[in-house]
Amino acid sequence: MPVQRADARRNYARLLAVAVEEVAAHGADASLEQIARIADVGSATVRRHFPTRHALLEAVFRERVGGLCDHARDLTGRPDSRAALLEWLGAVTASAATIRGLATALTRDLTADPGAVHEHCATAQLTEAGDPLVRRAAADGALAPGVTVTDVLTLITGIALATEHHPHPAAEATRLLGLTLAGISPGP
Amino acid sequence: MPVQRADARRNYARLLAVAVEEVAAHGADASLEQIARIADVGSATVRRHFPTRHALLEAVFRERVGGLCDHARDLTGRPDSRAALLEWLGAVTASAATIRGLATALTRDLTADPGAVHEHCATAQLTEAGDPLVRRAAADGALAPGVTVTDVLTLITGIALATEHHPHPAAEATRLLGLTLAGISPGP
DNA sequence: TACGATACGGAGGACCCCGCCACTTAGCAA
DNA sequence: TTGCTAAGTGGCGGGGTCCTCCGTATCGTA
Repeated sequence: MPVQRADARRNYARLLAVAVEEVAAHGADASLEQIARIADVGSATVRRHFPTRHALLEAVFRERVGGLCDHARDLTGRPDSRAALLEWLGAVTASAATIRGLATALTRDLTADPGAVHEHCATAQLTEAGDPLVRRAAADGALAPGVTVTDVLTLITGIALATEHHPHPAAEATRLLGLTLAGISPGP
Repeated sequence: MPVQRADARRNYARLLAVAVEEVAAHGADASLEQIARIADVGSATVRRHFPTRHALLEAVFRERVGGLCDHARDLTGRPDSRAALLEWLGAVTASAATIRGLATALTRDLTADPGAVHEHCATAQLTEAGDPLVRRAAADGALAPGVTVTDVLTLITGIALATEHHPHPAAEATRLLGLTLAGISPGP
């Protein structure tokens, strides 16, 4: 396809900026109509740039997710593989618990049928970026056997979802992450 | 207030039966309008019996939640407090992961402002019923220090939410519960 | 400048939640 | 049995969202 027209690019940028604010304010089910209104754009234009709500969320969180991925890559060199992993998981948890809608968006694409999941979807990116950290920690015996990146990401999004309406989501989520890491009932 | 009129009771029963099916089919955000239509009742009648969506979910899950509470009470006598707790947590997880909308309903009232939370809301019931099990296990040293009933319930609902769209929710949720209990990275 | 493809916005349909209000009907009392 | 009364009901209208279609304005180029 040929390059996008200038006005289209302009509108996209405006929409994305508005979407970021609206999602921050109202979470994953912010009104698309409202976003169109604020951006002073027809509602059809929103749908044109973001065919699904999920596509919009994906775009909204792209930067943040990218940041988390970079963080993971920065950590792969660390000597202490366990500490590196824990730091990353802490960062992911803090983001998921703080940024409204992010956890919802992540669960939604953990759910989507595997065929439709694109390489560049948020979960796929996080999975790919976090995989080395997890593997290395596992190899060093710092992880329970059988635990995958997907497992830890699922648990983290779960924690974020369950603490979404807590007075202090980030603090609570971090505490629960700690419990999950250490084990609630480590056994005999 | 005087006793409910007979037709009101009839309508309530019909509505509840329909609601159970609709929620099972469409999850926590089944259409109230649709429920009214199927029950052959005006939409205002639905709202009269269930002022909020949450009230309806509460009613829909009452039996199930009651069952889980009974289960907890049955287990309090068990000699092995850890095994008792684990059995109960397994049961709660299975229910939360299997019954559509239940996990959502539970998070919603973990969230609600404490003033509005009634004694008989689902979370409160589960908390109360599970508390003895948790305390006993904690006293026997079978639980990490500082873990409360609320913590385990929050983690379980989180797991249920995050696995809601998985091909085999119950199996996956149970597996993740296992990881959470044992600890993902039990440390040195 | 003129043209064709691209992108736009608004209208309209379908659905939903919600509050209001006039009407029906169950249940009590005479 | 017959009224009476208030609890209970249903439908309508308003406001909101999502989504699709189609005529039109705009951009980029020939």
